[in-house]
Amino acid sequence: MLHNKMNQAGDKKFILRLSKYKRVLQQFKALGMERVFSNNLGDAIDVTPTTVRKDFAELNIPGSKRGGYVIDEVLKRVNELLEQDKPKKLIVVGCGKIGTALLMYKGFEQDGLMAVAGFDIDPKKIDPNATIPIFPLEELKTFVKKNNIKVGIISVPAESASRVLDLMIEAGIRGVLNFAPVELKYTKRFIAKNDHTAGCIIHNMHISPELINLFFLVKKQEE
Amino acid sequence: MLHNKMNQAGDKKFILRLSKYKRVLQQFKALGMERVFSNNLGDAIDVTPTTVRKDFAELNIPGSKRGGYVIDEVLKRVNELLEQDKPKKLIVVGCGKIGTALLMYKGFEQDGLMAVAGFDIDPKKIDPNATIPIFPLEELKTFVKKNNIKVGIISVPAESASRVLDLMIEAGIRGVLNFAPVELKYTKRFIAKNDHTAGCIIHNMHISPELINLFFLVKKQEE
DNA sequence: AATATTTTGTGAAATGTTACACAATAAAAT
DNA sequence: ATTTTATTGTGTAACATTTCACAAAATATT
Ligand SMILES: NC(=O)c1ccc[n+]([C@@H]2O[C@H](COP(=O)([O-])OP(=O)(O)OC[C@H]3O[C@@H](n4cnc5c(N)ncnc54)[C@H](O)[C@@H]3O)[C@@H](O)[C@H]2O)c1
Ligand SMILES: NC(=O)c1ccc[n+]([C@@H]2O[C@H](COP(=O)([O-])OP(=O)(O)OC[C@H]3O[C@@H](n4cnc5c(N)ncnc54)[C@H](O)[C@@H]3O)[C@@H](O)[C@H]2O)c1
Repeated sequence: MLHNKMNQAGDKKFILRLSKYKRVLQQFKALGMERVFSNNLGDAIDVTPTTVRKDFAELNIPGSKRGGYVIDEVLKRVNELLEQDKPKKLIVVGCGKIGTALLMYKGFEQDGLMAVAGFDIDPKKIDPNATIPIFPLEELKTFVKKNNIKVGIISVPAESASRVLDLMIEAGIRGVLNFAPVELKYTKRFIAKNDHTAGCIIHNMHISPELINLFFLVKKQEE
Repeated sequence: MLHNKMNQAGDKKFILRLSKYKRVLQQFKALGMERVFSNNLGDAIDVTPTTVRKDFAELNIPGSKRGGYVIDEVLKRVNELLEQDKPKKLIVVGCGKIGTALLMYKGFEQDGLMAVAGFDIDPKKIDPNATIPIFPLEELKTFVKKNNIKVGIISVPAESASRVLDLMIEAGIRGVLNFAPVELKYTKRFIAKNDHTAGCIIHNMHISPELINLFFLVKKQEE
């Protein structure tokens, strides 16, 4: 289906761009547009037009030499690849400030995402009857297996993150977005005996380093 | 000071790694360690030992051939470069769910960061007497100039993001971390007449695309 | 119908990043 | 003292990604 781009890591950046194209194209479409040029799109997601064309070539999306790309065609192909049609169910472990913000985030829907449950160890946080229920951590495994959840967010304090990750993987989670300020990664340590567990992909979302980076760059630009 | 690494963009990834080294080294130090090896550090922040050594070479941090690197020396040099000593003051514009989580985030302190004020247009959010005060948006410019703030977070709805960015830049903000699901970027449009405004560096933190990416990778791994 | 213009599509070059491989050497062991 | 071992430091290679440059083709203009 996809050739060279799809290497070991699955080419994170490429997929990231696809989901950005998608969002922008939906907006363009809502504005009544039917076609786009690589430079419009490039401007919108901040890459060069060549990158856009290369990406589309990768996806076998044909453009016409002076009419650009048909938005619907691109969206169709992108959705196909991202399987954006079915809602992508995810859970949130650690329903504190940032966990709750994510759990309740209205914007997920537009991106085909759906937070279906939260988990916490603090009894005060538990609320199984809320629109998006919050369960005690003990029920994680059952819930994940029963509902066939594959992706989850970690928003617990740093010191619990690694332990929570183990639990999640054991429960069957295969993709994790981590907000705790530790570099989580998948290791096989805990599946010594019964190794039918597949790997788990972990992406770390670190906010402080991003800010520190900004301060650095700003400083540098000033000098 | 730094040579080749410091190209146009200031090498985002390199600086990102530095702030991760810092965090990990602080932890190691707290554990009583005095020295580290490139492979320990590499494991901790998930890069190869070679990358660590190359980074340290870049910073002129000497290691000893069998004793590794002295943690204090590394920290000193890293802090020097990041100017990590003085607290980095930032503001948050848009004090909704995610904005408030950030504004109140305790963890910033450990990273030398300090959220000093929030801004919002909703009168209900305003609270100038809180520990971390929230002011009406109109006061942004005065506050930023008076307190010499250079970095800010955008956590307003997507449709306001671009407008808010303009305001922030006009006020004097030079670095922005954007959580709204639009690809913000610096353009000169609004400084047509009076062009003493320096540029503004904008980093976009997009959560949905990261999750979509995870779903994609998980799916791909399963097949 | 002829010409000019715009935009795609892509090979090749440039750039940037990470990893390999190994000599140099400091520390430890014998 | 000598040998072994572990680890840094780095030139080079491998890989990945982005950009350049331009031919090809579709549309627009004259
Ligand atoms: N708040 C922010 O803006 C922000 C920014 C960057 C990073 N982070 C990181 O995100 C994480 C959460 O931050 P927060 O501000 O929401 O903290 P918080 O204290 O508000 O929330 C943490 C939640 O996790 C729960 N919890 C603790 N241990 C748990 C466990 N083992 N299993 C399940 N739940 C558990 C707690 O009961 C609490 O509800 C932290 O690691 C923090 O460093 C937060
Ligand atoms: N909540 C999440 O987990 C999450 C996740 C990803 C992205 N985001 C994005 O972050 C942004 C904020 O999300 P949220 O969930 O906190 O929304 P929210 O509605 O809770 O908060 C938005 C806040 O911005 C304020 N605001 C609106 N216009 C403003 C303006 N012009 N100037 C100043 N303040 C203004 C509102 O009064 C409100 O307090 C949105 O763009 C959202 O898409 C949120």
